[in-house]
Order: sequence, then C-alpha cells, then structure tokens
Amino acid sequence: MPKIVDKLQKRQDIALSSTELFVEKGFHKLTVSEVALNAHVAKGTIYEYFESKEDIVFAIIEYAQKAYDDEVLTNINNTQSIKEKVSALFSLCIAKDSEAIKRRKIYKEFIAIVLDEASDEMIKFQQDIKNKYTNWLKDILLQGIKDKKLKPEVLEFADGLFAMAEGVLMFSHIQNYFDENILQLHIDALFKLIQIGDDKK
Amino acid sequence: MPKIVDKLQKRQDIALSSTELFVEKGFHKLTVSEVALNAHVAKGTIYEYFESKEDIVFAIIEYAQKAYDDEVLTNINNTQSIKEKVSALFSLCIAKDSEAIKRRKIYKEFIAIVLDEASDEMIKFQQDIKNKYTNWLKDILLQGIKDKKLKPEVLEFADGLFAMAEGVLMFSHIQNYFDENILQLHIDALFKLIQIGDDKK
Amino acid sequence: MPKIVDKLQKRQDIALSSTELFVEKGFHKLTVSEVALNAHVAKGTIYEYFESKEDIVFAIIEYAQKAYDDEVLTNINNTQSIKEKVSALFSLCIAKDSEAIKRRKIYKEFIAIVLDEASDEMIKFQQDIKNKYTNWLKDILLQGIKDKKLKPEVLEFADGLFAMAEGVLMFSHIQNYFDENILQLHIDALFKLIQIGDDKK
Amino acid sequence: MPKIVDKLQKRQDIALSSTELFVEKGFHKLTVSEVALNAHVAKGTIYEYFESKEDIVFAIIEYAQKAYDDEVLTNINNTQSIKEKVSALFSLCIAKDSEAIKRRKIYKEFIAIVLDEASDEMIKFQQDIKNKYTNWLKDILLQGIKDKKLKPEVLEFADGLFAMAEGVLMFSHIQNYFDENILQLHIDALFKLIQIGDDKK
DNA sequence: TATGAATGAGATTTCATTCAT
DNA sequence: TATGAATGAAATCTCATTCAT
Repeated sequence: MPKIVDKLQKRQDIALSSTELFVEKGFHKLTVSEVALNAHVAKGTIYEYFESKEDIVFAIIEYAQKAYDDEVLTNINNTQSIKEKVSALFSLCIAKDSEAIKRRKIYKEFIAIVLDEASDEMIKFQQDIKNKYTNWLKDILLQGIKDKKLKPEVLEFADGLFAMAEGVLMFSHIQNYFDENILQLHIDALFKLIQIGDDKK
Repeated sequence: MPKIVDKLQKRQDIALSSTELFVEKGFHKLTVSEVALNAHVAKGTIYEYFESKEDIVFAIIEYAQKAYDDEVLTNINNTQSIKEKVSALFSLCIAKDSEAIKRRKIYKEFIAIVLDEASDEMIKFQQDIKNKYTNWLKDILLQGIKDKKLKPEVLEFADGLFAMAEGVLMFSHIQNYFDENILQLHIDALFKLIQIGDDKK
Repeated sequence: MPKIVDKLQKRQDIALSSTELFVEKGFHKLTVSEVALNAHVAKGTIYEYFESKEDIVFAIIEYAQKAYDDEVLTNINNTQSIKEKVSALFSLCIAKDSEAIKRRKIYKEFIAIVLDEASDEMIKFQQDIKNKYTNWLKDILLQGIKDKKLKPEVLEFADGLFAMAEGVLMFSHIQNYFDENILQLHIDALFKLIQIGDDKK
Repeated sequence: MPKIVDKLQKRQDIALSSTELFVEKGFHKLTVSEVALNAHVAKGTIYEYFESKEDIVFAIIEYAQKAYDDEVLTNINNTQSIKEKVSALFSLCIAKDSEAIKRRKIYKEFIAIVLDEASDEMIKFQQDIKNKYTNWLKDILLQGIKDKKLKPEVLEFADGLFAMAEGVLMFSHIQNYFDENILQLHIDALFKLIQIGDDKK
C-alpha cells in the first residue's frame, strides 16, 4: 500500500513538473522526452507511470483541474453576493492574471484534444466538469431564489450560462478580447433580467 | 498549347473531394497522400494548388463555411418568426441531420486547430465568422425590436447568445447531448424573458 | 539554317539570363522553374533548348568561360611586362572587383560539380581550360626566355603555376584570404627565382 | 539498468562503416537510409548519434582526415631527406594506391561541399587543415635551411606549394593525370631552384 | 514551337513506444 | 524499479522531367 501511494505521488510529481511545459507547447508539440527531462527521470521511466503520452497530458489536465476546482470552491465560499459567487465560478473565463491565462491554456488545450479525437475517458471528464460546475451554479442560483433575490426562472439559465462561458473561452485568443470583460458583461446583462427589483440601488 | 485548367476550380475540387476525409480523420490524422489519392491526382499535384497541408485543411474549412453561410442566409430569409430566424442562424448547433453533424465536425476541428496552434490567419477567420453571425443576429433582433416583439435590451444578448451557441457546440459530442435540443431550450428560456407580452398565448 | 542560329541564340539567351541566379544559388539550389521564370519562358520550353538541368548549368558555365577567355586574351595583349601578362592570365584568382567575385563563384561551382559527379563532358571541358591557359602561359614565358628576361627552366613551372592558381581559388572563400593578394605574392616569390638579373632596379 | 553504449565509439563506428559508401556516392547521392542499412541500425538510430545528414558526412570526413594526418606524420618521421619528407606530406596528391584514391575522393568531396555551400564550420575545418599542413611543411623546410640544404627564400614557397598541391588534386580525376606524377615533377622543378649546390651528385 | 499541368519517386527527420539490462 | 538505446513507421514536401494540347 505505501508502494501505491509512492507510485501515485511520483505520477503526480511528473505530471506537475511538466504542466508549465504543456502550457507552452500544447499537446502535439510536447514530447515525451521533454517530459522525462523535465521530471529528471529517464524516458522509459515515464512509461512506468503513464500508459501513453495522452495519459500524461490527461494527468496534467486532471491535476490542474482539481487544483482549480478547489480554488473556485474556496472563492465562492469567500464571497457574499450572488453575482460575485457566479463570477468566482467562472473566473477561468474572466480573470486576467497570468495564472488564469495558464489555466485557460490548459483547458483550451484539453478542449482541443477532445474536439480532435475524443476518447470516452476524456468526454466523460468533460461531462463531469460540466455537471459539477452547473450544479454549483444551480446551488448558487437556488440560494438566490430562496433569498428572493432572483426570479425562479433563472434556474433555466444555468446550463446556458455555462455554455456561454465555454463559448467565450473559445474566443479568448482573439486580440483584446479579454480586455472588455466579455463574460462579465454577459452576466450583467442577464442579471438585469433575472434579478428581483433592487439592482438599481 | 498547354492544357488549360481553372486553377481555382481545381483547388476547390480537391478541397471538396477531401472534405469527407477530413471530417473522418481530423487535421492531424489526415495525410496529404490520402488527399491526393482521394482527389485522383499525384501527391505533387496537391502542392500545385496548395502551399501546405494546413493550406488544404484551411481551404476545406473555408469552402464548407462559405456553403454553410449561404444556406443559413437562405434559411433565415425563408422563415418568418424571429425565433425561427434565430434558430436558422444557429442551425449548426441545433440540427440533427447527418449534414449538420458533418458540419459540426468541421467547425469543431477548425476550433481545435485554432485552440492548439492559432495562426493569425485562422484567428482572423474565426473572428470574421463571429462578427458576421453576430451582425446577422443583431439584424434579426433589431427587426424584432422595431416590430415591438422584443424588448430593446435584447440587443445586449447578441454576443452572449453567440458565445452560448459556440459553447453548446463544444459539448456536442457528449452522448445524447443533442437529443435534448439544448440550444433551442436556451433560446426558448431567453425569449421568455425578452419577448414582449404575447408568448403566453 | 537561320532556324539553327535562332535556337542557338535562344539557348544563349536563356543561359545568360540565369547566370546571375546561378551565381547566387549554385547548382543544387538552382531550380529549373527559376531558370524558366527568369528567362520569361515556360518550364517546358527550357527542355526544347536544354537536355537537362545539368545541361543548362553547363551552358551557363561555358558562356561565362568563353567571355572570360576573351577578356583575358585582350588583357594579356594590352600589357607589356611579363609579370603583368602572367597576372592578367590569372586575374580570376587575383582580381577583387565584383565581376571577378562572380566569375570565381561560377568557376568554383563548376569545380564543385566536377568533383562531386564528374561527367566525361565536364572533365573534358576542365582539361581544355587547363590546356588552354597553360599554353597561353607557356607562350608568355617563352617570349620572356627569348627576350632573355627569364631563365629557360621557367618553362617547367607553367603547369605548377596553373595548379597553384587553381589551389588558391579553392581557399578563396576563407575570410580575408584575398585581402593579402595571395597568388600575386606566390608569383612574385617565384619570379625572384626565375628572373634574370634586373628585377632589383 | 540500461545498456551502456560508448556513444562516441558508436558514432565513429557508424561514420567509419559508411566511409566507403560516401566515397562511392558522394554527399548528394548518399542517403541516410543507406547509412543506416550499412551500419546495421535503424534509420532513427542514426539520429541518436548525428544531428543531420551533413553531420554524418562531416564526421566521416573528420575521422578520415584524422587518420590521414596521423599517417602523414608517421611517414614524415620515417623518412630522411627533405624531398622525401615533402613528398610524404603531400602523399594525398602523389600516391597511387587504392587507399590514396579513396582519400582523394573524400577530400575532393569535402572541397565540393565547401565550394557549393560552405558552412562556417566546414570553412574553419578547411582552414585548419591548410594551416596544419603548411606549418608542418615550414618545419621541414626550416630544418633544410638550418642544415644548409635549402636557400632561406624557400620559406616563401610553403603556402604556394600547398596551393599547388591542392590545385593538382582538383585535376586528379583527369584520365592519366596521375600517371605522370605531376606534383612530384613540380616539386622536383622547384627544388632545383631552391636547393643549395649538390643536387647533381 | 511553346506551354504548364501533372507526375511520383524519394529524401530527411521526428518521436512515441519497447525492451534488454 | 529504472534506464536509455533502439526502433521504424510515417509524414511532409521538392523538383526534374514528361507530354497532351
């Protein structure tokens, strides 16, 4: 059993050490040799911990996603207003710091892989993310409804909002696109319609 | 005197003949040899009409997009109600016929390429599509506003709607996803909020 | 018969028009397409006047050599002293003007081809050049002997001098090599040994 | 533990095993596939030891040159008279055995490459050879001067002699050229002029 | 005679993966 | 468990030459 822990640990170490590299190069230009070099292990060793290059990249993505999820949850809990919570939920598509840029790149690379040659495992992963975030979003909105701050119809928009965020991400490499806080604007516009009364204050 | 060839025509012929192949295999698994075989020309001939493999794929995408744009415009003009027009605009993300499936695959492959290694030319192309469709959408919505069928605020949702459609596309490979008419539902939900009066009828 | 003249003329035109190109790119990097483009004829037309790419390049070299030979002869006749005549003979390996640099490049490229894959025709051409120049050189030296300005043994050095000049050429791409007037120095050193008496004046 | 390989040794093995092949075909017609076949390794393996085809060929040339240098030095030391030492130095341009023919071919191919598309590295290598041999030659001549067997002026001919040898090499493929011992004749002629007194004995 | 579209063999190089040690 | 040498399939692209028109 400690052996298993060790294996898992090393797997994670390798994946994490190559995250930056993956961000820079993307799936197709990342080579297994580079990953090995970066992790200070031999090329053959990589295959003791991963089944294939795809497996490596998937692990990188999973670890990054896990870390991001934790952070998002924390941020949601640390904010008060509904809109802030929603923004925290979608920070991937809103934030401008370099960490966010890196994460966007990882997520976009993930989507690129899925779009190009979706494996069942990856599709499942994508679906899980979608469900997880949509559920969190619904929880937030439900609370807003309970607190009479949002109209009940708002629930219908949870999925749509998530899709919108995803769509915004797909344009994020366009020059100046993020300068304009696109998703935030969309959220604002939507909230005008679904908030109850007192936004004017 | 030499054989006279309509170079543009032949370029299109080659691109079109390989569209199916591209849909099946995607950018990375498509080989120039296959394209040549498919077009019944020699490998070298391909390079008389295209500069590189990327050029081939881009041509395939461009022709497909052009054909789709024409169809969309026609469909928009052939429908009456605003909602139908909007649905026609987004038919890529709504339709279920095999032709639509193929087109979705092409578009998704295009996005995958852009996400993975965006060339300026491709980004520009993506941006142009976005602008074109958003403008068409705004025209439709404006008409709705003029006809007092839509609240003026609706204009703010044009970009958001487009992003939403794009996002929906990014999930379109998920099992059963399309059975539920996702984007149509989102549009319906949104229209409830932005239509004036008589939707209840 | 006028037809033949025309053919020859056009052959020369094509060759001459591509001389500059050949100087720039060398045999392996020169393409037949470029030659055609440069001569304002179609690719196929080239093969009406030349048998192969090698044939084109050989023609370029031949015309250049012919022109150079004529010039050398003129220069030899226009100078008085023996040493000047010898220098005129070897101007290819001595001169520093851009025209000379171009000619050196052509000749060196010719040697490169011969060294790499000597065809009988090319070897014969090289041999002819060698014989021609050696004979001219001998004529000059003979005159010097007759005029009692050179020791009779000097005749033995004709071949050696030519080889020396050829060898100097083989280093001519070395940085600063030509600044030092290498061949002229060698000739001067040799003349000290073979001149009769009065060089000190 | 992995198979331990002396990378340098293997690099040399591959280069040496392909020397013959290189002699036969020259740079442009030598293919990496052939090199691999010849060395009984896979094509990919070649690239574990060499960066490019040019790198392979350069290695072949370097190893051949190194071996030749050693041999020349030995031969110089094993002979007594100045003229013999000089002949030993230039044995590349004099010897008639098959080994010498092979070495000439290698050297000529090297010159062809340098003439055609000189890389800085290759030019430097050529220059180093030139300097090395010229220095050795000067050492020999200096000893002759010290021993009062050669006139001091002879030193001025060191560079010229080397150029002459190089030049002779450039004609070495001409039919019957070597039968006549060309360079030896040139050397003899020169020595008549620069030797002190007693050559007649 | 002139054209230029078509050819297709062939070359270099990359890199994920395997496996003997 | 760790290694890293070896693999070899596969991919893109070039270009001299041909030939139907």
